[in-house]
This record gives sequence, C-alpha cells and structure tokens, in this order.
Amino acid sequence: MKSGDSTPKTQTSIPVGQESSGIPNLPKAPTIKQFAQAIGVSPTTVSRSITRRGRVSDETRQMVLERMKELGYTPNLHAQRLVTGRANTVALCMGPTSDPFLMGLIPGLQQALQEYDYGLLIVGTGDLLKRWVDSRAVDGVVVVGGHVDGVQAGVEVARSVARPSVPCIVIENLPLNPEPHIGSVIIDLPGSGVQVARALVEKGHRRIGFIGSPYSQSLLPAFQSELKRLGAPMLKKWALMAGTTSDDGENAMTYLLSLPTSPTAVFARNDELAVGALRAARKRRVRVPEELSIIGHDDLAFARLTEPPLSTVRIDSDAIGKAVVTLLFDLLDQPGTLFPARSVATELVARATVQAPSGSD
Amino acid sequence: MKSGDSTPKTQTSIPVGQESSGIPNLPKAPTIKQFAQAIGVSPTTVSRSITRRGRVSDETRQMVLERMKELGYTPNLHAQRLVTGRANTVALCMGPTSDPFLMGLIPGLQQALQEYDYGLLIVGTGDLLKRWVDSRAVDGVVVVGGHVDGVQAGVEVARSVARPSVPCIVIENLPLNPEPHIGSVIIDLPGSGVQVARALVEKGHRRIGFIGSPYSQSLLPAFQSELKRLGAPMLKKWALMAGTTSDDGENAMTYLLSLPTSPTAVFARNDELAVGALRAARKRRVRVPEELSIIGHDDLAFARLTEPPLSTVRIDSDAIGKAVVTLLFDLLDQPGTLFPARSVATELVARATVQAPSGSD
DNA sequence: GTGAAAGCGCTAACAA
DNA sequence: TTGTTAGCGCTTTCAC
Repeated sequence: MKSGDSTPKTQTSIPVGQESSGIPNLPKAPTIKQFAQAIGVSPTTVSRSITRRGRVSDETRQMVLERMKELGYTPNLHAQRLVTGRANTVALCMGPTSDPFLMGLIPGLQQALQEYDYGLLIVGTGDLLKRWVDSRAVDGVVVVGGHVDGVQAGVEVARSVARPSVPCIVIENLPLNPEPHIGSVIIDLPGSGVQVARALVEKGHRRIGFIGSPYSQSLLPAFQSELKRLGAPMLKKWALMAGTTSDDGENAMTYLLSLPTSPTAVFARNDELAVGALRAARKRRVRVPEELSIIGHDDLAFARLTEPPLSTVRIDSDAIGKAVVTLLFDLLDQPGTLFPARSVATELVARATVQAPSGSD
Repeated sequence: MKSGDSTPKTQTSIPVGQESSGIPNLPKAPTIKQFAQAIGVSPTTVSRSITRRGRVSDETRQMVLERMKELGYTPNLHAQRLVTGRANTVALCMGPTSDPFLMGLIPGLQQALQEYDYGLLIVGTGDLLKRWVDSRAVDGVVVVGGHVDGVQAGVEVARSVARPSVPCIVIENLPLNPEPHIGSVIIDLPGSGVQVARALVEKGHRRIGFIGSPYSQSLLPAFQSELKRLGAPMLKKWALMAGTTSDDGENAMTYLLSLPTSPTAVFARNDELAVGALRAARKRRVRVPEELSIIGHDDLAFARLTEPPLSTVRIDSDAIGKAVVTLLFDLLDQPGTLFPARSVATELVARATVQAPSGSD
C-alpha cells in the first residue's frame, strides 16, 4: 500500500475509495488484500477460507467468514475465474423461437446449477454460441434438440462446440450414441407409452388409438407392445401419424371417429394434438370422457384449461435439470469418458378426459 | 516463453500446449501474447485492434482481425472483465415459480442484449441475487414485478441491489416513481384499455363488461373513460373484480350472464379469466361470439387453442426487451440520473371471439 | 501509430 | 497452519 501503512493490525475498517468527487463517498468494493490486512491475516488465508481448499484452522476460517459478512467483502468473480480457468457458468443454447418446452426447462436448470454455485447463461445459436465458448465464458453447454423425435440438429450443435473442457449435453427424445464430451439426456418416452397403456387398459379400454407426431419412434412401439401384452392390441388403422398442431389432431380424430369401429380411448403424442382431438369430438357431439377418453402428452400450461381439463403425461423439468447438471459435471470430472444416455421418467397426470368406456361396467 | 524463442517473427503457427499426455495434442487456447508474437505485433496492438479503442492504423487492425480468425484466437473474457471491471452480463431475476409472462420475456431480452455483446444470466432471488451482484458478475439486473398491478415487491428487490455501477430495471404494470439507479418499464395497460374499448364499440357493442384481476388500477379507468367518451359507458355492475384463475373468470361471467341486462361483450384482464368466461358461456349455452363477445389479455400460448380461438391483447415481449436494455444502458451511461418510466405499447390480436352483437346490423 | 511495463484481484506453488 | 511470491491474460498509461 502506498500510504497508511502505520495502521495497526487491529484496524477494523477498510480503506475507502480515493474518489473525493462530489458523488457520495461510496466505498469501493474492497480487494482481498485490503480485507486481509483489515482483519490481520494474509490474502492466502482469506482465499483458503473461502474456497474450502487448502488447510486453514477451523477457527481461522470461522473468523474470516464472519468478518467477511461484517465488512462486506465479496471476492471478485472475474479474478477468481481468470486464475482458476473455470467460468462457473453453463450456457443454455436458445434459438430465436421460444419453444415452450425449452422455456419450461429453465427454472429447473437454474435451480440445479445453483446448488453447485453455477450460473445459467442464455445464449443464441450459431456463431454466438461459439463466441461464448471460445472466450472461456462457459464450462458447459446444454442444447435442446428439436422437440420432435429423431431430429439430430441438437447433436450437430453439440459437436461444433464440445471439447474436453466444455462438455455439451443434448436433451432429445431419442438416445444418442455416446460421443466424447457429449452427454445425452432423454425423456423416457417408452416409459410414457407403457404407463399410458396400463392406465387406459386398467380403466377398461380395449380399443385404443394413437395420434402421433412425425417420428414418434420411441413412444409408439412401447405403447403398442404394452397394449398387446395386456391383451388389448391396437389395430393398425388406429395408429395415426399426424403433424404437431391442433388442426392435425382434429383431422386425425375426425378420421378415427369416422371408422366403423372407432377407439374408445386415444393417446395423443402431444397436448396440442390432444386439444385438436377434443375439438373434433365436440364437433361430432361425442362426449369426452363419457364416450371417448383422450390423453395428451407434455402437460403444457394450457392442459388444465381445456374443457374438460386434459389428462396428460408430465415431463418433470426439475428432474431433467438435475439429470443434465449431474451428467455435465460427470463429463467435466472425467473428460473423454463415454457416458450412456440418462433417461428421465415421466408421470401421469390424471385430470378429466379419461374414464372407463361406456358399457364397460 | 521458456523455449523456442529463436522462432523468427514470420512464424505463423501458435505454440502448442505442452501436455504430451496420451490425450490428443489439443492446442491450448493461445494467449494474446502468443498470438501477437505469432503475427509479429505487440499485445497492445492486438488489444487495440479488438476493442476499437486507441489508435491503430486501419490496415494493421484489418490484418490483426483477419489473422485472428485464421489462427483461431479469441480473447479470454475473464481477463478482459477483470481489467475493465465490466461483466458484460445482466441478470434476470427469477423466483422458483415459472411465471409464463416472465419466461416469455427471456428470448426478447436475450436478443436485445446480444446486440450489445451482453449476456443474459438467469439468477435466483434473495441472497443469490445479492451474491451475483456483489461479486461483480453482472452490470445490471432486471426484475419482473408481480404480474398483478400495483404489487411493489419488484421494487423492493431492485432497491436491495441497485447501485451506480449496477442499475436495475423493474418491469411492472404501474409506473414507478423515479429512483436513482432504478429504471421502470411498464406495459401500456391504459393503452390496452383504450384499444379494446374502441374495437368493441366499433363492432357495434354498447353494453360492455369487464372482468378484472385484483388491482386492475391502470387498465380499468382508461377502459371506462374511453367507453364513456365513445358513448357506451359501462354500468358499474358490469365491472367485476375477480381473481386471476379461470374459475374466477367463470364465476364472474356466470354472474354477468345472470343479470337482467347483461353485456354483449366482455373484456377480461387476462387470458385465463377469459377462458373461464368462455366456459361459463358454454355452460349456459350462450354462443360465442354470436351472442357474446369475449376478449382477453396477454396472448398466452393457449389463447389460439381455445374454442373459438380467443381474441386478446398481445404484449410485445421483444419490444419490452428492447426497452429494458436501452433504459439499462442509459442508466449505466448516466449513473444517478432519474429516468421516467418507459412504456411499451400493446397490440390487439383479433381471433374469433369478437364480432358484432346480434341484432346490431 | 506502436511497444514496454505496470497492474486488475485473485489462487497456487513453495517456503517458513 | 500460515505467509510470500509469482503469475492467470488482458488493458492501459506512458514513452518512443
């Protein structure tokens, strides 16, 4: 220090910024050096007390931590990051479109990251993402693949940025082949299929249909085989591949309803399709759930607002957040290791569009 | 450098990390020093070329920039931040609950920030937020007040962290009294009221009701006075203060429908209330929009999925993002200045729940 | 217009 | 257990 070195070690106040301008005398944030001197220890000791690494006596650490609060010292994150080389931040890659599924992930991710004192940075796609990664601003990247099964765009992005020091997690509907520095978290869609099949059959349904979005590859087979196992196999013509919009769902349902023998229950691959199915039923004066049961998937915000409120399958976004974060840290801890995809279970949410078929009781 | 100093200045490759382990020989990211030497200039020149500050000849800058891409040099963000003292990041404060309104803001904010090369960090509330701010991790904070008018919780948060170097923007439904280092961005709710009043009256409605959430302070008066101005004043008993859920909306609408002379059109303060109103109408076999027009507010994701699709008022979240960011930078550029609240216009979105009242033509 | 040198605030060897 | 010293990679006076 340039001056004031005569201050005894017991001094308890921190030197104040030298700006004596007209502005209120705001103490500039103290540096570790100033703080250490103020409490009579070395910067190293302070550092060790904070980072919990290195050996410090418990009482010293205690003391340092207390006086930190007292004097309001907080380490400068940038300095820490510069010297440790870790950013304590992970990026969530987000295109300009606001996919509700992706958005729904944010709180869970943030929470999970927070446990590790990590931050969540929202970044754009393409060059932007690359810039953040190249500048060492993030220790990991999570990308959400198309919400449609089978689309591999997410992996492309992952491959373009993943490296030993910056692993990448892809959230998809289908498991990825393990690749170095790339982790895969998937929704347990086959599990959804099994759960729904059981629930419907248990209610007494035997004629069960399916309205799928493109490439419902992993869900439909599981759904069908469980149905068969339970003695209620699905007729081929009841398994429809529609699009993703409510209009697609409406068309599909209308077709199903026009069949000589139509299903008493229908599982729609997503809630929007289900809403369309609901609409088709209403237009044809088929009562839901009395004459037709409908179950959706994803539990989007509007599912509880349909009429009647839509039974559906919830994707636990907090669980996804946790899975993503633990896998990310595994990848960070053991770079180069190939980890198998981690799958997150879904959960049935029973509302009012499913009941026993008429005449089953 | 420890070795290889005999390399001539014309050397065009960057030294490679010294880790000769079994791992692939990944070149460690070059430092400015290495890069500068590789292209035969000083670190200073490189720095100046990048930051656009300081004087460099145009041709030198050009050259440096080109070779940067060529050799893949990207400055270390942490070092930059440490020395400049700016984090190039703003925090979006988010509680554990995932308010759809708040979530909808994220893409717009991210986009707007991106223009300035700023990042968007998602942070929790309370101590967490304070920790991020204290550690100089962010240059600004944006908090979203309760989505209910009049709630002042957002300001409290803002006050607890705002400082000259870290201004805070509060997004609320009511303007804030200007405070140092705190900016206010508001939705133009009075504007919404006026727009809806005009639209409804133009269609021919004269009996117009309102279903409000608690404290619709800024919207209702504007709505009422515009209605009066247009010669279609609202009866007191047609202005209801409900809650925020669809059930509240249903109850309110049911009541309105039970009146001896009930409104031919109803404006609901939010889409969820409107959905409830829709439900009430259906239950009482009142056809929408033939016998009753309904218009909501906020244009949530499900608004286009109701039956019929809900006419509503959209809040332009991109515009909010822009407003927030420009105000934030104004605050950053002129610390201490008191800026008036900035208001963002809303926009009518006509779908299928509004039409001329029966017998008006 | 360009370069050399001095930090920014912190952590991590290495001594004591 | 604690302190001293040397950087982490960059920007920025200050000379040239």
